[in-house]
Amino acid sequence: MKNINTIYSILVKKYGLQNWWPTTLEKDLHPTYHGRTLNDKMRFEVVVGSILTQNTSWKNVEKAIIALNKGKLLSINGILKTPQKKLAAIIRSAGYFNQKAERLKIVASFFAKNGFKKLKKERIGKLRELLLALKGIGPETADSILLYAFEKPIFVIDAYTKRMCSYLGICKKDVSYDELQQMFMKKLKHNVKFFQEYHALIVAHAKNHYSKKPYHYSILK
DNA sequence: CGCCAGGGCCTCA
DNA sequence: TGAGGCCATGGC
Repeated sequence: MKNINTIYSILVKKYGLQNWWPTTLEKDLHPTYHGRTLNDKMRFEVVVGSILTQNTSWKNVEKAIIALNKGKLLSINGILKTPQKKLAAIIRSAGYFNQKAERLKIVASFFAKNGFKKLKKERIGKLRELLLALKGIGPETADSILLYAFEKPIFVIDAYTKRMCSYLGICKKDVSYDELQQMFMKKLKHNVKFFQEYHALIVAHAKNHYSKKPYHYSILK
């Protein structure tokens, strides 16, 4: 059985760097961004994406983000000033639009009150607590925001990660989020870019090899 | 037609 | 604390 460092090497060799967030934003919205420094507008766009992509394909999310941008609403104030009903209509393609419109409102007011600059100085544990306290932000969304928007070294677990690990016999099928996260973080070097890429690679691999049962992660066995 | 997507909340044991 | 229902569009 391969360990999780080896699995990373195999995946990156096969799929290459993913440069996930803000991928779409880089291409369509931020032509000058080259993966170096995020400004607060980009950070907020990552937050929006993390909400919209909950249990939803990224394709559908992209449409919603582009629609928001087209309406000049892809910002904290843009979200705040837009009636929730109207917001829901704009993000329709992302599904669960009523829930997600409410969630966008909630995170927007949170970041309006607590600026990114101030929040970025918080320790990671404290910041994670603050995010988890928001309605609509669970562990995966919180960790995605921490890793991709705040660039904090935390490993994101998702359904794919869990399925892959249990399939490979690395963890139990009913392993908890925190348990699996601890396992990754205990065995991996704590590095933001590395964590960002690893999570994205798991998703990339799952998309190609893991849409339907029976699962075959053959290259990883 | 059914199944799934870069989840999380609520309810009920 | 965990299982199950619910939210909803779009791709295949």
